[in-house]
Amino acid sequence: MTDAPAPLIVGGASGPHGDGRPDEDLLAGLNPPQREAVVYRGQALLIVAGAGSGKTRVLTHRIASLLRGREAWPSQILAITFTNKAAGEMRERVGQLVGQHAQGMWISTFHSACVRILRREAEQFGFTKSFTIYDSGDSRALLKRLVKDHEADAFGLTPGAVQSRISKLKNELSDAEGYARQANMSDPAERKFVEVFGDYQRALRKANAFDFDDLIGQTVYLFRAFPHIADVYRRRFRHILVDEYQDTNHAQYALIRELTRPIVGKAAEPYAAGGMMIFEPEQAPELPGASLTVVGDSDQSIYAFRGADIRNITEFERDYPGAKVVLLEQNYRSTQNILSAANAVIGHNFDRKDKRLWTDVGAGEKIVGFTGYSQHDEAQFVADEVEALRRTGIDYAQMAVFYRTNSQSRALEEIFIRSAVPYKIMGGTRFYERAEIKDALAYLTAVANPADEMALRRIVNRPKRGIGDVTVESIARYAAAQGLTFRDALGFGAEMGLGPKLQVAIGRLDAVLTEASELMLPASGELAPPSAVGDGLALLLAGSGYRDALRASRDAQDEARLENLDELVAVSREFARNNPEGTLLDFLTEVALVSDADGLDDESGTVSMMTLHTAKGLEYDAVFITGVEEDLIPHRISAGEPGGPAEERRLFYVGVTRARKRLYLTLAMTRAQFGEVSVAMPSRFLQEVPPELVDWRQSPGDVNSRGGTQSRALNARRPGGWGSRRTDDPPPLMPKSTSLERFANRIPAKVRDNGDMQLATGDRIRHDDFGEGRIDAVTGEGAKRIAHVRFDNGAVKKLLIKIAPIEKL
DNA sequence: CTTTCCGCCCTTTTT
DNA sequence: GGGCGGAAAG
Repeated sequence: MTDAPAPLIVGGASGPHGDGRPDEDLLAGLNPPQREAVVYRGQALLIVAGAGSGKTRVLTHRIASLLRGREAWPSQILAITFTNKAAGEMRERVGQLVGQHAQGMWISTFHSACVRILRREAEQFGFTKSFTIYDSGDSRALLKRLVKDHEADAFGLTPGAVQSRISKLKNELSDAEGYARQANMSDPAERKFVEVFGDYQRALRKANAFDFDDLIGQTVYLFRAFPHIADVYRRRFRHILVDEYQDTNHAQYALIRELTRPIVGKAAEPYAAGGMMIFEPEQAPELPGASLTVVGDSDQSIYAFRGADIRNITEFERDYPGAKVVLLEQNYRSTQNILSAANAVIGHNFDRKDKRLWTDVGAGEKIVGFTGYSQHDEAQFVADEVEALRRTGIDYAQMAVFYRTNSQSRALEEIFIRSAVPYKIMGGTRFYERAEIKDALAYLTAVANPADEMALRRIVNRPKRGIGDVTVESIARYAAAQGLTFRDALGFGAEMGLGPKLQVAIGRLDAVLTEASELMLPASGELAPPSAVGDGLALLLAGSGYRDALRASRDAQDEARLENLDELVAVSREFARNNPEGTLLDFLTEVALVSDADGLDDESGTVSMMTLHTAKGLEYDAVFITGVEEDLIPHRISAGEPGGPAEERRLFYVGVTRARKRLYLTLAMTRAQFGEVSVAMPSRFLQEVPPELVDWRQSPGDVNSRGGTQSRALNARRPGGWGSRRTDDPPPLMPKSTSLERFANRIPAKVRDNGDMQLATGDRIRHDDFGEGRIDAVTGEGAKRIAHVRFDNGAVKKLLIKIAPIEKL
C-alpha cells in the first residue's frame, strides 16, 4: 500500500485543473453551489448541506472529478460514511461515473476503516491480527462480571452506568490510566470505577479484543504513539471525505486530524507534552496534509448522546484555517409544505445559524394529522392510509413509518400483520443481537480467537451441559493456576477433578471446537476454502448439540430460533460467495459492524419501519411520524438534559425532512407502556408546525370532545385552535377510566386462528370492527392467505384470514 | 449444582 | 410485557 503512485497534482490550493475538462458532464444539472463543491481544490472544504440538498450527489461527483482529472488514484481516496450501506451506495455511484477506477478506494464507516488499519498494525502494540470486536452486549456482560467481582454495585455503579461512562471517556480519548491519574481517589465510588475501568481494559487486552469505542480510540493512539505508522497512512490517503460530519465525536475528529497532518519527513520527534504536535514555523513539510472535505448539517445532529460534538462542524473553519465553506440550501426532495413545516420547527432552536430550505417544486399536499384513541387506533389509521396510498400508485417500498422508541413498533406490527400490509422493521431487536445468533457467533469467535474468554464463557453451557457458574469458575481457576488459557483448560477436565459427567461434557465441547478449527483455520497458513465458514458453523451447531436442543424444545419460539440459525448459515454462505477470499475473521468483523440501516435492502414491496435515528440519510415518498406526543418526542428523559429538547427537535426535523411528497403526523390519546395505560399529550413540536399546513383528519381537539379525557395540552394552550374543534363542545363528561377501557385494548391479547376458514370471491363476512362486507378476491397461500374485502360502508381492506376477527355469513 | 419459577425492575436514541 | 436476579426444587 505504500507503493501508490504519486498523483499528477497534489492537493494544493491550485484552482480547477486546466485543459481537457474531462468532467463537464459531472457538472451538468448541478446548481452553482453544488458545482463549486465539486470543483473546489484546496486543503479544506466544508459543505453545509441542508436536508435533501443533494449532498451525496455532490460527494460522488467530487470523487469522480478527482479520479477523472487524474488528480488522485483511487487508492489515495478515503471516504467515511455513516453506515456500511451508505458506503456501498457511494461506491456504486462513483463506479457508475468512472467505471473500473472505483476499485481500490476506501469507502467505509469510521469503524470499518479502523478495523482495517488495526488488523494490519495490531502486532505493533500487543494485539494479534485475529482480534475480535466486542459489541455493546459483550461489553456489558464483561462489565457485569467485573462490577460483581469488585462489589462495585454497593457504590451505585451499575454495569450500564459504568458502560456509558467508559464509553463517554473513550470518546474523549481518555484511557484508564489517564483517567486514574486525575480522578478523585478519595471518593470510594470513584476509586471503584477506576478499578473496574482498568480491569475492563486488561480483560479486553487479554481477550485480544476491542470494543466499539476502542476501534477508533486505539487507532488514534496508534497514530500518535507510532508516527512512522501514521505517516504510512498520511502518504497513502491524499483526499479524505467525511459525510455526516455533525455526528462525529471527539475521537473521530482526532482521527481525521491525525490523518490530515502534513508529513514532516525525517524531522525530530514532533511531539510535545499533552500529545499536541508542534511544528517549527520554518520547517517545511515533506508533503502537505491530505485535502479534507467534510459534509454536514448541524440541524441534523442527533447523536450528542453518544458523544457527537456539534462543535466539530461549527468550529471547522477555526480548526482548518483557510477552509472554504459552501452552503447547499436548495432542496430537491420535498414539497414546500413539508419544508415550511420543517423550517418552522427547527426555527425554534435558538443558537443556530439561520438557514432556510427552499424548493421550486410547489406546495404539494397538506400534511395530514391524526389523533387515535389508542396506539392501536393510531396504527390502524397508518395501515389504512398506507393501503390508500398504495392504491394511488405509491409503492410500499416508498413508504416509511418512524417512531421515537423501538418499543413503539410492536403495536404497529400487530396491526400491519392483521391488515396484511407487508412491512420490514429496521433495527429493533436486531438480528445479530438475538440470543441464538450471539451464541452461534460466540462459537465462531471461540474458534477464531481462542483468547476470547468471554465468548467461551457464553457458550460453555449453551446448550445446557450441566456446566454452571461453579464449574466455570473452577475451570477459570485451573487455567490461571496452570498458566493456560480458558480454551486450553477445556482439555484438562480430568486433571481439575471434575465429575465424570462434566468431564464428558467438556471433552465434547473441546472436541467440536478443535474439529471446527481444523476445518476453518487450516494449519500451515494455507487458505481455507470459501465454504469453510458456512461448513464450520453448521458443524459447530450440530456437533455442539445446539440444534438438537432447540429442536427438542417445545417452546414455540425455539422454532423461530432454528430458522434464525438457518438464516445465519445462509448469510455466511452468501458472504463466502461475495468474498471468495474472506476468512472467518472477515465474516465476524462484517457481522459485528453492521448497522440498523444496513439491513435495508432495496427489497421492493415492503413498508419500512424504523426509529427516527435510523431514518437519518434516507428518504421516502410518504412518511408517517407516529407517537408525536410529549414524553415520547421530546422524550421524557431528554427533558432534564442540557440541550436535550433541542436535540429532540432536530430529531423531529430529521423525520419531517425525510418525506418527499406526503407527510403524516400521528399521535394517540392514550398509550400503553409497560402494561399500564396512561394519557398522552400532543407534542410541543406539533404546535410549532404552522396550523394552515396541516389537514387534521382527527385533531387532538376532536378526540377530546368525543373521547372525553381531561383537557389536553394543546387545547389548554391554544383555545379555539385546532381547526375543526368547536369551542362550544360540551365539556368532557365521561370519566377517564371509561374511555381507557373502551379504547386501550382494541386488539385482543389472544390471536385467533381462522387457518381453516374457506373463503371465496363473493362470500359475505362480518368483521368485529368493520361490520359486514363482501369478498372481492383471495390471494396468498396457507397461513398467509389474504382476503380482499369491500365493506358495506365502502371501505376496502385486506385481511390476513388466519388472524382477522371475522366470521363467514 | 443446576434448573426453574416467581416477583421485581425498568424503558431513548446506536456504531 | 419482558428481562433479570433471587429463592426453592430436582
